[in-house]
Amino acid sequence: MTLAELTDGLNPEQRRAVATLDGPLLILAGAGSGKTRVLTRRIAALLARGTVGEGAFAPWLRPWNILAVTFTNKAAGEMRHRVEALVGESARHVWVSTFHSTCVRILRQDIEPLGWRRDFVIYDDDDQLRVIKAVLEEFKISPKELPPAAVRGRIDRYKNGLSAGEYLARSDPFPKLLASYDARLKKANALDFNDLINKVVQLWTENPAVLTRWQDRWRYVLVDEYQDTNPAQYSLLKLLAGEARNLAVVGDDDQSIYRFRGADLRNILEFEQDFPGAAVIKLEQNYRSKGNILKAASGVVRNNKARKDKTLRTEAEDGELVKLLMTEDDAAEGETIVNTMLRLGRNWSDYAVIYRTNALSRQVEQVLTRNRIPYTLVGGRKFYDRMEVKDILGYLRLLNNPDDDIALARVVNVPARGLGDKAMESLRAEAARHGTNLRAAARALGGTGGRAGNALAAFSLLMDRLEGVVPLMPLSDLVAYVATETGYIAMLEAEDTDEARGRIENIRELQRSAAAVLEEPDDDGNVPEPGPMSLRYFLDRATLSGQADELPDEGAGSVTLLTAHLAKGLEFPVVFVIGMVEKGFPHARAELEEDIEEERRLAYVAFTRARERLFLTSPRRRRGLEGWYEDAVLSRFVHEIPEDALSGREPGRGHMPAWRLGNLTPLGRGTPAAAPSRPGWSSERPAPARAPAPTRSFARPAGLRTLVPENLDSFITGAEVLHPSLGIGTIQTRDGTPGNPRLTIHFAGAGPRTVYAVTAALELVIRS
DNA sequence: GAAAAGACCTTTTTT
DNA sequence: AGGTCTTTTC
Repeated sequence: MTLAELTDGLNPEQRRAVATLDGPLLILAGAGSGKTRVLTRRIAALLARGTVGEGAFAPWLRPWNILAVTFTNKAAGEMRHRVEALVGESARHVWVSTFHSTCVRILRQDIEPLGWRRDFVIYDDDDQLRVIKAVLEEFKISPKELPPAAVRGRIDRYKNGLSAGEYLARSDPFPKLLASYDARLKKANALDFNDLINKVVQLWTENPAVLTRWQDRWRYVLVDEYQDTNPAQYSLLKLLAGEARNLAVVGDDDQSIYRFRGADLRNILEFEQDFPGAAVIKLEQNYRSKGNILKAASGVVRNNKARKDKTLRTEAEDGELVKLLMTEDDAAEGETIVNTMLRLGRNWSDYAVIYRTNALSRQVEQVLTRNRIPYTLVGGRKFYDRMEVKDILGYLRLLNNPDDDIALARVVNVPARGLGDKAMESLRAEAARHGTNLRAAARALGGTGGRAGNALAAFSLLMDRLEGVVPLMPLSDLVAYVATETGYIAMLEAEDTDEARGRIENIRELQRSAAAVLEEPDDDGNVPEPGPMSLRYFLDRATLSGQADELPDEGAGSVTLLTAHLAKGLEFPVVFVIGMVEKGFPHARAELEEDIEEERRLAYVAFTRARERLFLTSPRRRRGLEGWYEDAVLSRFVHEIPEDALSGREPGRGHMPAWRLGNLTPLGRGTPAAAPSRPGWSSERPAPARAPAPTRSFARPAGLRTLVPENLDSFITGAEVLHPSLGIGTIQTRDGTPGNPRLTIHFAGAGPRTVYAVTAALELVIRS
């Protein structure tokens, strides 16, 4: 294929991006500007230039000299696929992969100078937590005063190079915790996610000869989603690019949404300083969305300060206005969405529902289920995170690496083998005494007789037997063999519940994905042989697979539900963004100006997923932290949408209700103040159109007026309340703490009961 | 040692 | 409200 053919049908900027092959290049690609198209054609253009004849390549630009890095396996797979479709066979040798997989590949070959063995294992965040818990125990710090998740956050920040300015108090235990954490990983021959990147940087920095070898292999480097790179990834790219500087990065500063994970916007904003003489190309022509959608999204993101100036333009017509749908409460958002979908009457797969936090998916799911609308929930609990899958993988990990103490601790008593805390304690003591791993300790104690001794002997024998089988079996058979021989399947069968049957099914699914490993070539085109190699390859994949990798197939015929983060890079004809309220989107934890700007970029990403129609929903009130309703305030991002692109917003006001619950306090003593009568408020919410809400077992008396106070102080002695299942009652006593009052209530139907106001979902009855 | 009941914490986003 | 981890009970 010639360059002319490859740039056919592209606009001038795209053409330039495809044809600029040497030296540093920054492509600023706005949402929907044909970024992937440009990237794939650019790879094809490199291949074309390196081809000197049928299957013959110039020695300075062979297919395997090209590296393309993405953030998700899904994106990598798609790009590989598209390049292959474009140029055929020779694309197979181009290395298209994620940052993490690429680093695993490098380290599998070259990690030894750093003191790890080449068969190292990768610890995911769950493993991290287990290690941290052990560390905290070592230093006698209770997880209450120092939550393991907080330690993990700090370790991650440190490893991402973000904690340089962090104040270290003299008494701060963090350095010793980190040291112990790292020592434990090293002992288990393990690396965590951040190590994968950092160790490559360290390796290359300390061993220039190794770096030169990789620079020689990858002479042309392309990076997708460059705005999401963190400092470690930046260092890695800078090293790899070396003096040749054939580094092309594609990104959009307006779509940088991974600051919390260490992404540094400066990487893209300062690319030109970092690589002097870099060519910069802006792709500002949007081919995805109708005009009004673009107007809305641009209007929002324009309010950010930290951004490169740019304006997306489109030749598409304006289309329908972006529509704001106000609903009574968050439960009604789902109903409204479904009604709108039914009214539009399109294919289910045309619709996507996008939300800020995973928790919001639930209510939408409920309504979809009730209406028998097929949907696919992306993310949430990913497949490899499921307990039974992790258990079986735990056995496989232990077979792969006897030093993996975390894996042993996970599986040693699943199914139950009489090896509880006591046994684990002596196991750890034995291991510490001889400086061995738990696996060896189990073998040693297995000869000592006694209850635990016999159980350990049996476990050791089992593991020995499984180990012997590893080289003999194809991977999928091994998975099945492990699941059966360990008694895991029998344990689930004995449970005889739907849940257990589902778990068995998941293990079968794991087996199927293991079978696929044997058919699928890896990045270098090799199909792994049965035995330890394929096992390790399989475990790597299981650990590195992410949530974005399990997107629904196009033809699935179902509505897609996903977070704004997972939606990046995708597009749908009709998009609903739900929960457009302050403290929801933007999220409550976004306080700093930089945080808000990131939220704004996230909103921009969410909006620009839509091709034809964009709906925003916003509840007037929503459930607060403990089941309480609180007033919701329309998201500032909705206010930032230009008025001529939006319909549904009442001019002049937000959507604050005419009277606010907050005005009720302070209440007089004795009986609750009478609330202004106002139909359509909490008491007269229309019942759901179809099935009655299953949670409420008490039939609410018709015409009863209640309100949900935002303040627990409203529940005073003598007040009349409505409980969701116990009905109407009067508060007799109130004690407990001010923040967590305990009430005894005399219910008309159920008699006296004691409840905590925080959790009981009580409403105040209003008698006027 | 395992099942049942209870405290407790959670919710930001993820390779 | 709901799930997870911890404590209690058999």
